Amino acid sequence: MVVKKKHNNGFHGYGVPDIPRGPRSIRRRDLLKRTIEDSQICAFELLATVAGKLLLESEGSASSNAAEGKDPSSLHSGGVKQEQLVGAKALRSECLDQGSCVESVSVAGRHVESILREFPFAVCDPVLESTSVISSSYFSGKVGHDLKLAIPENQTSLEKSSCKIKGGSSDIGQSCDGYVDSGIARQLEDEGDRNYNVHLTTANTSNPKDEMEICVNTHPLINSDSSVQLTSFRDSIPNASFPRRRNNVKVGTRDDDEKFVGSNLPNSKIRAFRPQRIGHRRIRKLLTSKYWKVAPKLKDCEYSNTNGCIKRVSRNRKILQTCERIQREGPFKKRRIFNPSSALAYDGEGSSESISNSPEKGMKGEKSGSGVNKASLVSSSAASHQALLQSNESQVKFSIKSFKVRDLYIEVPETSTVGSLKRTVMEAVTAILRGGLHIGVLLQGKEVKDDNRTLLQTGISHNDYLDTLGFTLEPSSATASPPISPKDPPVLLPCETHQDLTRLTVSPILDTEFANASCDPPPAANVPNHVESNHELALSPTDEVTNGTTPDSRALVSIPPISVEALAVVPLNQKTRRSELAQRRIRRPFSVSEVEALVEAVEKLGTGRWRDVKLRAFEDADHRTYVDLKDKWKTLVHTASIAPQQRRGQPVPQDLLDRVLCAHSYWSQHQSKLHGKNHTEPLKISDPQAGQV
DNA sequence: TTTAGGG
DNA sequence: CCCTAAA
Repeated sequence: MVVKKKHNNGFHGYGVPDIPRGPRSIRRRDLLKRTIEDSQICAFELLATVAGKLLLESEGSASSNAAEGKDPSSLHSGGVKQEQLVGAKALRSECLDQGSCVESVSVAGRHVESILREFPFAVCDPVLESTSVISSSYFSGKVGHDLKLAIPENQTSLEKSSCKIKGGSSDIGQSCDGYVDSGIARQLEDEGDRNYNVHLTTANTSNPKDEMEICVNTHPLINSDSSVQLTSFRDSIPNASFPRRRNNVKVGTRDDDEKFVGSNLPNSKIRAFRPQRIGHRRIRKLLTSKYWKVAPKLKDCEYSNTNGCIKRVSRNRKILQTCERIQREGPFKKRRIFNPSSALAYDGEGSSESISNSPEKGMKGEKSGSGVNKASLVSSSAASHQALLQSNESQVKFSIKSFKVRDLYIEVPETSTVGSLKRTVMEAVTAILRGGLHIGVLLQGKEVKDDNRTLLQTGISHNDYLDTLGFTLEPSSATASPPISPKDPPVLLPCETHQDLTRLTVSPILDTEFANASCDPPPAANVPNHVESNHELALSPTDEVTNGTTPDSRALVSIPPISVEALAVVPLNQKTRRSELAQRRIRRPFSVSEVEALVEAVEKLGTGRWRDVKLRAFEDADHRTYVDLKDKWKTLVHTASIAPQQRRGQPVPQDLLDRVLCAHSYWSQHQSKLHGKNHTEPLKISDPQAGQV
């Protein structure tokens, strides 16, 4: 009974307050941020101006894009900006053609935006080129970003956590804010920025497995910079209204196979701005569907559904058919993390090696300002941090190294421009990432459905379970993404039918959670200590190395591939997926209190009524099944039978073991006898402790 | 679904 | 913890 009470208190996390971090700190930050922003804004504007000029100058530079794309490394060098600008310009021109550009942007602002927005393409270029054939080629896209976050174990809802994640790195965030403030990119804000960088490679290898992976760093966030933490704090703020803005940290992250070398964004500022707004609702919607189809949002376009493919026709010119599908592969991968510390950190810079490689001097150089910011931020963060510590003893940190979007099927007319292709890809990827991903939290292969549970309650904070912590990313379901601007053309849908397939792994709960579009942040994973995951998710050694974090990060998530299969009317391998999904449950050692409750229940109920035992003593502990209790009892009996020296694991009080033996022997003798009466006949053995109940 | 056991 | 045969 005692136990039961405990459970009531401890297992229902409903009452748990959200992150204690107070609004005050937030405000401070904002102030701080503002200051910083102000200083940075100038830089942005400058950049914008330059970009604008470049754009004007280069008009038929479509080709230039390509050139630029080829040598990603160039980006790093001082010349980066220009190249990017050029690329941006080219892109932009395309956009204009198609009418997809955002109109509401001021001139300067617009340039910037386009640059930022398109930036990712630059990265892609190399690939595209290699893939010269645009039409119907498969690309595997990889999106990488790192994000780390830590949340208090007692943090109440998982959902919230995810929201928090959204927050971008402090640097970025600031810059973003600044941007916003300037009023340049409102849309961005609206749309929500994404931090993702997209890398595309022509990947023949279709490893279904990799489709979408998230890697989580196991290492303690400690590594992360203070600046990061700061960010986290913000993010952690309960009201996650701002979450939408994200930062990108690094662009080309670790790609194992990719030819692609990670290219870094030239400077953090840019990144910050980078409007990742891709995710238009429409797109989102599309994405939502099983097949993640994405149609670039163009104003002038008309959409029609064609079996899973959406056609977009631009009046002005081109017809693009885009079918993008992402296949998700079944299972997810997980990772665990370790440090208990504080808030979530978005690791913008450090993590990617690419950055380190080409530390864009520009970035860093420009960063002078940012550096300052950081410092200030840091200090503030530290303060907050302490506060946090007080309120929460232990926090769980999650770090998602990166995730990959595995296959993307893009089909466009031969006459479409490279730029449009890029855009399409970018949008698709972006949409996937941000357009509505549902995040599921898996523990030992099981979904944690109760959002109100704390990490502690769920076991996520336990080191033992961390290894089995996983996140699942699914495209949000159509239902999930409700808000659609009137403008948005209706999109898609044939796919919805298939949703079931898509989400094998996903639990409904997740969907709902994310349905609130408010949170689109990437999933985070966390874990405290160790690393033993079996999932071979993608490791991004590079990033880690750069970060200085441990190299063993593993991918957290993988999304089941939907694409081709999904399209196929026939569900191919549910089994396969399922099997993939199935994971061993996390190991959750019984605590002494649990053991006590178990013993007590068994003393009263006997050993043949595990269901009753469960109901009696562990009704509130979802993770304890009657089978588990039975098994535990089995082990307890065994443990009690062996010499103390041979016992392993957390020691169980001898008195409990004694009770175990007594109850065991008692029920062994009586089980056959009193059946009907058993339930009413508690252990009568002369066990002083038994009487305590 | 729940038990009971082996793996 | 998992998996399963049996009930």
